[in-house]
Amino acid sequence: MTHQLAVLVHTPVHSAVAGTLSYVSELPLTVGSLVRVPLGQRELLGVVWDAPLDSPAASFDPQKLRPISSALDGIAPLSASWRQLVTFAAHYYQRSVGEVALAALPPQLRDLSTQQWGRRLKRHAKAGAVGEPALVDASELVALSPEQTGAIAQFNTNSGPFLLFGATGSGKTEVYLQCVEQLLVREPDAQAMVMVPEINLTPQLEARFMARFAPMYGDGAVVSMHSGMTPAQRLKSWLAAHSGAARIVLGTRMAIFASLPKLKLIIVDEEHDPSYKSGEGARYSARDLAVYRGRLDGAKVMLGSATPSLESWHHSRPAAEGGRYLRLVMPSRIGSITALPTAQGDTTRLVNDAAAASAGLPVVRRVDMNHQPKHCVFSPPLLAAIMERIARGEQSMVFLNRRGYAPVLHCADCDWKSECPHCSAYRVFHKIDRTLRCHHCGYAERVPRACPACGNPDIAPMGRGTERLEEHLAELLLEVRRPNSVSDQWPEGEPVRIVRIDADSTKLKGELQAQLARVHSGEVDVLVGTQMIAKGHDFRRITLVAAINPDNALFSSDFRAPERLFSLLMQAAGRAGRDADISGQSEMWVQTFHPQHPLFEALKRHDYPAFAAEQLKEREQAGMPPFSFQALVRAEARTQEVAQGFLSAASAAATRMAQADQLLAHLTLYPAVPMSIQRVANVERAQMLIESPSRAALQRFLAAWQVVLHATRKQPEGRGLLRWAIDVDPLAI
DNA sequence: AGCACGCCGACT
DNA sequence: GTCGGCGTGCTC
Repeated sequence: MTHQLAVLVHTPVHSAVAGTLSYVSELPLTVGSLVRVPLGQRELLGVVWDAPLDSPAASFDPQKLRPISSALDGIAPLSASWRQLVTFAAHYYQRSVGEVALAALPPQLRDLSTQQWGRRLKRHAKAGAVGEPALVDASELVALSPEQTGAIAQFNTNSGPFLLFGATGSGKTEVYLQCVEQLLVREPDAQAMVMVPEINLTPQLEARFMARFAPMYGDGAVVSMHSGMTPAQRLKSWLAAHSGAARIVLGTRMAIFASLPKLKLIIVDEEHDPSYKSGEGARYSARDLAVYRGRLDGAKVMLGSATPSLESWHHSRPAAEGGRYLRLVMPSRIGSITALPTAQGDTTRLVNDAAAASAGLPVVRRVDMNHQPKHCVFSPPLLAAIMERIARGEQSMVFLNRRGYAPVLHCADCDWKSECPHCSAYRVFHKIDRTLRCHHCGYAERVPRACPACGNPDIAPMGRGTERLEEHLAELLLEVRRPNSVSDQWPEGEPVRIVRIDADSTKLKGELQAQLARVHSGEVDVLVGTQMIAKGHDFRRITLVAAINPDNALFSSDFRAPERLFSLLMQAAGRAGRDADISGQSEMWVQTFHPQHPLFEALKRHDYPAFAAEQLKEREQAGMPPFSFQALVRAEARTQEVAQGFLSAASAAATRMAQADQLLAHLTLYPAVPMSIQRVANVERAQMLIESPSRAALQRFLAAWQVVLHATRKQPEGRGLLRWAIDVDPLAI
């Protein structure tokens, strides 16, 4: 008796083999089983699916069906809810189900041959069953703040989703730990997932969860999932989660697709972080999928941030106004002199410096650069403040969101600039290795001795990046000496020590940890860096944080730029003085030509709610997210004409679709335009925005239009097109 | 997406 | 004479 199976393999949306493929098998196989199947000359990993998806499968001659090669036994079938998650994500982000499903599985599962898999199974069986959970009472008493206690109590008595709105240092991680702990104690087989935006942040989170839970549940109870792991590690973690042996899964956005049969809690830390949005393949938002998955699996979802995304903030407005998330508020830093009253709506406003200091938050100082010496990088008062910190044996952090020495090299004689020959961007001058490097395509050359255009030897850097900032600061502090008795460890009377941390200084493995260790040990007086240092890492001794030049984002064409800037500055401010005994005196400095800008006004008061309210008002008036829904179609070709022509043709064809009137009634299709960086690595890029006040209308349109886009590619207008892709809910426009 | 087959330029 | 460019077509 042979059984016919619908099998999902890794194939793109419109490649004649989209949807499921049909195979035959001697044995009946449960839906969700993993199999290996022949496809053409290859053998691929596949997942047995419920029913044939809408595909040409129906028309395929049943006599020609090939048998599956093998089934991966010893591995439980993927659950219905996992399959539903994958199906939803594929539809929502306009990709094929096969692509999303197979990309969600660990790569080694795809690569291992049947024999290798068999060997691995045997090895694993021999390793034997995991021991019983030790009955250790590890519930060491952690003193919780009243705010933490309140948040946990609300979490326990409501179903969520929750938005944990907690200031940096208010103890969000402890809340996560408590919620996870209570869940695991209450339900002996429940699993929890905790997501962080970046790989860099997983080690410290892992350490914290290991310390708390390994004594109770064993080392194997906590696993990580991120792209920095080896294929073997990834497979191991995935299997542990899939079998239920792992109780806690920590990971980056990819973890949202992990198979966790007993998932009961999903925590998304720093939920506003753009890293949760995938930039390739299915451009999914792991944060948004977390909310969907929570509903699907009956798991509670908690999003946490000190500066939530405006989307999540809007969703957490009072239920009476239509909010769907429950907002949990923790405005004060742990160990601050007085905790602020919580709850009662948005009572998180700090009216003055005294209030900020009492909540343990740094005082924000704006330096009006209009009243400072022309072209100075460090205003005299900021420099004085840094020197004061050095004299006191405290650390400062200087923050500039631009790496390299100078963003462009310039010839004053002929106006030559260091343009990248392959991109519409300037190559950045890196003094350290004397190169001009394009940050978009990676093209690098030695710095020319003279202007390549006119021979003038006097070419000069324009603007500044972290390298130059570090150099400049070193010159300014040349005469300064470290005070006596800073610490026993580091000699007195020595020159000031500056360390720079950015993507360039931490390229080598382990270098970031090493440099952070130098800061923690007190060896370093001033830390210079990009946004890398603003995120996550705890610096206990820093009492001054300075943003050198944050004004660019105030007037960006990207409507989300202010949101990102505010979040970044709040996070940077959060680096200052996390130790309770010094937090009262710590300061956040902002150098700006627009000190009265509402963004900085709100920052000064640590008043995210006020900032969010104003931004949301603007967005509502302009009909922008979260009051509308967007999708972007991007096209790449050798020439801008082809890229734009393809989009224009597809746009025109949309009006000729069946039910066009109905679909287009609630939509705005904007004209195709070049992307802000028009050319990268000699490829011209264009994009087109589609907007609708209705998410459902946008979805219906995209599903129908996708067919048109594929057809357009076959038309003369699609000639020469290299790639195109739909980005639903894009973050950058 | 892979991977084949297939037809035109610069190298051993 | 071959190696190799990427255009077109097929995969249950």
